[in-house]
Amino acid sequence: MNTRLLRYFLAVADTGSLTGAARVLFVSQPALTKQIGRLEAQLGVALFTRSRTGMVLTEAGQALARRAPALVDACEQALRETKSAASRAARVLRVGFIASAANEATQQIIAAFTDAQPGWRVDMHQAPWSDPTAGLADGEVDVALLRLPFPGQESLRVEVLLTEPRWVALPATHPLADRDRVAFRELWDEPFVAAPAATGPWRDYWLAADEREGRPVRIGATTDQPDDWLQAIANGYGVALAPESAARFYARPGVAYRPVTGVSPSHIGVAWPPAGGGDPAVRRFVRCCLRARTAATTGETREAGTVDSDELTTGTDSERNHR
Amino acid sequence: MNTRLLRYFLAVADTGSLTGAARVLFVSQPALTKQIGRLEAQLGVALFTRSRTGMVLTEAGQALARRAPALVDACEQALRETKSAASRAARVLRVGFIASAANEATQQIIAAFTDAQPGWRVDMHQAPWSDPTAGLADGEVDVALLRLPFPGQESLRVEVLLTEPRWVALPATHPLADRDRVAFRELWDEPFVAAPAATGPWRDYWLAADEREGRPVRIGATTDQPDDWLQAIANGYGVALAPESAARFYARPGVAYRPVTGVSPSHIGVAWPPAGGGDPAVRRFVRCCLRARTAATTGETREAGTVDSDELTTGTDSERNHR
DNA sequence: GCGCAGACATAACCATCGGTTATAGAAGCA
DNA sequence: TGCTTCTATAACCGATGGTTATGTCTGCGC
Repeated sequence: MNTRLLRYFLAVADTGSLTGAARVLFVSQPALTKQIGRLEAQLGVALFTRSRTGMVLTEAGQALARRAPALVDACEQALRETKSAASRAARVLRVGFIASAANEATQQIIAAFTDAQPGWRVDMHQAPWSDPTAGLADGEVDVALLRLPFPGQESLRVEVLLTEPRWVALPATHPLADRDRVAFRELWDEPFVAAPAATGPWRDYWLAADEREGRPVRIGATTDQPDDWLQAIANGYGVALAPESAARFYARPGVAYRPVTGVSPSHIGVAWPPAGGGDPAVRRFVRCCLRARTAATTGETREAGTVDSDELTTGTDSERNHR
Repeated sequence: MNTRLLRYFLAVADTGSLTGAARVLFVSQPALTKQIGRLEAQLGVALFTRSRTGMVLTEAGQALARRAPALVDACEQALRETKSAASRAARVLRVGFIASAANEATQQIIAAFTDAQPGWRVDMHQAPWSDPTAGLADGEVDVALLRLPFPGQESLRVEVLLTEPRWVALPATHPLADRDRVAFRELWDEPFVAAPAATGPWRDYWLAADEREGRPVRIGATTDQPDDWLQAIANGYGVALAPESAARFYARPGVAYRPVTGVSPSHIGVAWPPAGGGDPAVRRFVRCCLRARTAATTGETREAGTVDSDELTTGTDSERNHR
């Protein structure tokens, strides 16, 4: 028995159609036909009754459909645990992150962790936009530095570390690129460079879909990683919201970053699986993150008065913050 | 993920050796080497450390070894339930049996069941010796008529239906074939026709290994089904213990059945999975079995006085019982 | 020290599996 | 009738899972 077959089966059961399930699974319809046929042959049982309108579960199929999700989950959970045990045995903490991780605090967090946990190594795994949990959801990493909110956030432990305003990234030639600040409503009709559709709420968040007062979004391009994203913007395919820190971490000729008013700020958090709380290394890493937060926050609060006007003048943030 | 791989992995983990596990799994050692390698590659994790002396689990391997048995079981359980749901939906009760099932009571049981459960059909599945649970253990049947004791009996519900003495089946040319009765110790040095080694305690029971006072068993042949068994005995490869009813159900030229003293009797029982108690059809079938038991027992008790001497004269039992 | 035995790894080969594209059938619908 | 939309089938291809034969390393007995 094979979990792939079970996932195929569940997809067909859910969509009620081979053709539809094939689309969801990114395989061809004949492949699904064959695999479902094989599964039925293996079991010696008809799982679906075929009709022109689609595939409908038999009673046996319903029995399997009740069991299969738990099975698939249990398998994946076991594989996660195995990988996790391997990295723990090798004294490696796997940290997933998106784009610039926790910005300037990242170095500090990692340094604090390696101090606190001698003999351990940190493996940083950068994730594409298409995985907003940076591999945490599927157990590829033990802990992650993420942009909030992200899909699946409810089933993980999360602590907010940093908050920063969302700016807009524009083609340097864009008329708004000369402005000191941009009101979000001025961007409503602009084409946007978006994350892949599969990321759902995360994509919507970076399109600020909730803050458009119902105006539809124009998608100019879809990209899955920072370099593609910068390229798309520089090419003029569209604009995009980005954390203010992108101006420092992703400065690039042809791309301008400007403050935006009228959109909520972005949060960076540290996230870890509920079960990971038992792992001393994970706990220690989280503690290092929280210590960095207090440090950064007090720092930022102190700077806030002087920065606020500064930042709005644009341009030299990166020098100031890299001092 | 594939349960075959998990089973392979567990076999290697248990035996601590590829070569040994390959023997157990009836595959070649290179096949196992490749599969274990594939599993490790899929996980991106070393599960074993190789050494001259064999394979020893890494910490990751230990983590997987803890999880895997439950996974494999859960998968098999799900498949069992699916098949069971299919047969229930088709109003078919799958009944496994060994050799002559419940002897003359079988017909009566089935008739009573189909009366009590109108619209239902009974599918009888004869099993080879190599599966003393007649497919019950792996969910191929819903209920089974079995010879007791059998391996795995503890995890099933069992009710004894019939008890009959064990006789011996001999080549017709065997010196003891002329005797009215045989003492078991006279058979100690005879070669025996045995069930496959994989059946363990069941095979031992039919060799009466416990009643040899430590004398080793000589195995003349191993067979897996009634016809082979009869053939082996007729060919003179050995003798074998058999239920008295075999004289009626498996009478054959060249094979003689004689009563044996000094071995415990054989029991026939009805067995069903604990979960099957919830299935009305299974419950009904069991009830029919129990009703047949009381009928048969009273009948036998009444006949006992007249039969006892009769049976010891051998030979015509089959006529008498088929009247 | 030498050869042997035992255990894992590798090579070469073959059938089946899991996928593809192209196409056939059947049934609803304008 | 013809179009669309399902599922099923055919023909093909690379990867998988198995085989046998062989290599390589190591420990052991002499």
